[in-house]
Amino acid sequence: MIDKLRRGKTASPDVEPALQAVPFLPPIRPEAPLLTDEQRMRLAAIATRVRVAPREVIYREETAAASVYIIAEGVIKAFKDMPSGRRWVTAFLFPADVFGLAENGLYVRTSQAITSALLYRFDTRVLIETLKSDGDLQFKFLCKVTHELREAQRQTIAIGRKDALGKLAMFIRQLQREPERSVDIELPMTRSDIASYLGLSLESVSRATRSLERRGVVCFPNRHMVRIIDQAQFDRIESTI
Amino acid sequence: MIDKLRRGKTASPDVEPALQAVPFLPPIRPEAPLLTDEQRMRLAAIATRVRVAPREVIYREETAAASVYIIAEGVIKAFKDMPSGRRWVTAFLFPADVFGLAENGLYVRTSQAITSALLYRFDTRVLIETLKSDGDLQFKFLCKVTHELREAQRQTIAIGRKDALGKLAMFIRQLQREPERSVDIELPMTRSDIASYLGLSLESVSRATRSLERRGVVCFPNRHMVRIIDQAQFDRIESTI
DNA sequence: CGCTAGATTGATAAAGGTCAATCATTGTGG
DNA sequence: CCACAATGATTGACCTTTATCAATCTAGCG
Repeated sequence: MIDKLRRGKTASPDVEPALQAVPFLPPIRPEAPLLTDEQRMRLAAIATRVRVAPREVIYREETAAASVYIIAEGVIKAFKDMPSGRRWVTAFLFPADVFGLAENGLYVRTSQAITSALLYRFDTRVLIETLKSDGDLQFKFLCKVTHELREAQRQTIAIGRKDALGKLAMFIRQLQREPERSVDIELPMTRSDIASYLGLSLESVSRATRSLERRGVVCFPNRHMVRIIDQAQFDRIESTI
Repeated sequence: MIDKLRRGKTASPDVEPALQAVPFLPPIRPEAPLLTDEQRMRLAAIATRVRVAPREVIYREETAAASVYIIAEGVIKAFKDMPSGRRWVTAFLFPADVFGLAENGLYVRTSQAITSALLYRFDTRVLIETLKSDGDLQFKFLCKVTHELREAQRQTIAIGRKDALGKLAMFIRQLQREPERSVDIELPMTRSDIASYLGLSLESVSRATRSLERRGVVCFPNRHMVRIIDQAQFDRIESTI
């Protein structure tokens, strides 16, 4: 059984839905997965496994929300198109993340697959009833959504910074956390996606990546992979705010 | 019984805890409060009412998290002090908002009263057990936290803008939503708080407020009150992004 | 092999940050 | 009751940074 799914990596095909979150209170065993095997099976019983292709739109904003999703494999982006034509990427979603939580029966953002992805799809009403009838399971969801709330607020801090270099470093750092601070980090999204996520122009993201590269802080084996060369300098740029 | 507490206004002294959120699915009666009277009483039974003075710190970041709070009256700010000495205000909290949800047993931010406030304080462990044993009540909390997650993502959009005028307009608009789009909006926080919330310098906030005033979009009867004069122009500034 | 979406680079201009001085408001103590 | 202190807000001058516009380059892919 795989406890922690690797971000963006392929999971074993028989894995049940997982949720990743830091709980309210310290767990007895820190490495324990959020969901128990029994809870995963209960969720699996009411879920449909859906495979989506890269670029495939899972749902569009302002449409009727019938389903909630948990990611098993792959990376999804959630975005909102503004009246001006500008696109706002509000989140990148990874394995063990939940998405599709509606507001008044309507989806708030459009969600689209970046890589090929495997999703667990839940009928919203069925999921709600299941959660209401199982306080422990629902509590896991509560932890998960709270976790995402904190992540959203951390993102806000990254976006509120004005220096492009620091924004980018903070973004890379957010992707670096799983698994435990490896030096190689996948960037499945395009530079343009990163720009609309960080509130920068595409050109600024490009200049910031080159700048980090020229300073010897990181290198890019290819466009969708970044390797941290000088962690100390990286940390200094990221935390100087 | 007061269903929707007015933001920042004084509530009747006998009101039970309330939660304000837009649910996942459209409610049968749209005006219904999130919590039933019975649920409020159940929460009241395990809560302590606490009165805090303006500027009083309710808890500090990185300290052990013993309690969760729901606001009955008043306005609270949550912030994080950065190593550089810069202060980051991550949220302003109003009546019917929850705060103090810990991460691994530690508070993530410092929370401080802006106005005098009345809080319902819950022992975290007791609240968790209560929620686990009452699926419907817990679901209300899940809706609430999800609601706050969406709000945080909306805030992110406001902060990602680069024009100070638009940021400020979006901020005022967020405060305007309750009660239903009145022209008079209270700004209990200082300009400096607004600046650290929006990722602007204090001077930029000041220039933006004066600019809105000079254009005849709004006026400030006093420093903690803004009145919208030209809603159409206001909306145009706020939504031009 | 050329096409195309994505990425890089350069020049220019607009916008907000920073520093510094001043003004306003509130609250306190004589 | 008034004066003064302290905090908060405003305004101006200058400077740094990023957006924008435009041209060019690169990597996949049919």
